[in-house]
Amino acid sequence: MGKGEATRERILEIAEAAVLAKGFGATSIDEVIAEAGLTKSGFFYHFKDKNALAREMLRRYVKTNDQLFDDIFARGRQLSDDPLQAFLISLKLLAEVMADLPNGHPGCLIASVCYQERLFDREVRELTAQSVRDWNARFRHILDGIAAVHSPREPIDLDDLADMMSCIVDGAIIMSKTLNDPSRLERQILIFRSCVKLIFSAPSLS
Amino acid sequence: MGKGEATRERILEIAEAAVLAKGFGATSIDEVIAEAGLTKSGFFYHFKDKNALAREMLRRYVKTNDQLFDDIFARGRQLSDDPLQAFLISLKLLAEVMADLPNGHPGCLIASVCYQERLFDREVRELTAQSVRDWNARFRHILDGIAAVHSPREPIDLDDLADMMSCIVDGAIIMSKTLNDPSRLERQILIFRSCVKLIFSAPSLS
DNA sequence: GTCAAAACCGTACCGCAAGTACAGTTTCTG
DNA sequence: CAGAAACTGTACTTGCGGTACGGTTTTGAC
Repeated sequence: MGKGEATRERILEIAEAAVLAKGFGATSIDEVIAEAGLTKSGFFYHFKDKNALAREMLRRYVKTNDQLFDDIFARGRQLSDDPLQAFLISLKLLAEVMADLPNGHPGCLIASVCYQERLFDREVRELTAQSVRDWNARFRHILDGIAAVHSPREPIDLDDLADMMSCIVDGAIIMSKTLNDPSRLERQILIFRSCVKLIFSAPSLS
Repeated sequence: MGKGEATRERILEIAEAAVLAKGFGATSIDEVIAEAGLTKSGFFYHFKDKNALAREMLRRYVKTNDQLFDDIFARGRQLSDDPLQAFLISLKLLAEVMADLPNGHPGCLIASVCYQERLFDREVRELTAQSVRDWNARFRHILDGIAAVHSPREPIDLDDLADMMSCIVDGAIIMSKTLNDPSRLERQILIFRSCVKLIFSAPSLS
């Protein structure tokens, strides 16, 4: 990693924390560069404007998250051959990871962008939309695998159930931040897990 | 309603739409007063600063929403004596109301504040937290009524299930805005409804 | 070691938005 | 008609995003 790349990473990390804490509009370039220890000229050498910063922040955020999900759902599949059990295990793991965050989840950048849309150009908004679609497709794929083995009670739309995952997480992050209670996120993931369990467990068993 | 009060209302309505569309920080007083047809002096006559505007916007928003929920859940109880059926009916009604919004849900002010917290003073943040607590208590109360008649399958924490309602709605609003697909909100409410139905319906029946 | 490119620094500047100050004017209401 | 409420107008301060541009240091390839 060259020196320039390292500086870019440092800027992105500082900016992400600031943006999640107080929003994109309220995050000044001045304070970011002060913390990063460089000048305004240095900043604009790396990012042509604030929108470029937002784009790179998003790319970084989505990539990190995708990796986390790859890991967690791969681990679930390792631990059980049954797709339902594997998913339930992964959700438990996810809940644990979220519970272990020292200061609670810092916030979802996609949600942050969502409530500041006019500040961003079309490319940034398309990036957020695509990442949400990717997430939904990921969960949908997992649910397909489950539904092939366990037929769901109640006629449930698997697309909607896949969407529900992201909705719960985003909503729970907001609640945990608003109430200053990090445990809400973990608990919401676990109750979603209970719902999945209920939906796909045969009524005759248990 | 005096003339001053009418002006305040007009400012609040314009500001709310702008804030939900592009965030609090990106909403300039200049554009609000331009749309409202008054001068800067006029604005500061009504609100001492932007924080005062935020406070009143929130109060207005929470009040409107509380009224909507009062109506919908009262209607549910009118239509069925069974608390579970009443709740399921109300959720259906809520989904319909959300589906009927012409341009989709404009956004949740509480979520908006959540992602811009440093911009607001403690009073504003406490207002959002209290309104979330009130909502959760409302749903918890409804669930208590249901659980008294129908014992839940699976050991489910009713506090968490009550929280889930707000989480789903907030999360679904974000998804519908990000994907520019208003129907997601309606569908998420309905799938939450299915989950509630599953949780409280006796395993022997159906 | 050389030399060019990469990675910055310094300074000066523009335009916009929040907010202050305060005097003056219109509009409503008793 | 008087006084309060609801504004208008002007001028100013501060902070931020962004531009322009010339100068300086650091780095890595040869």
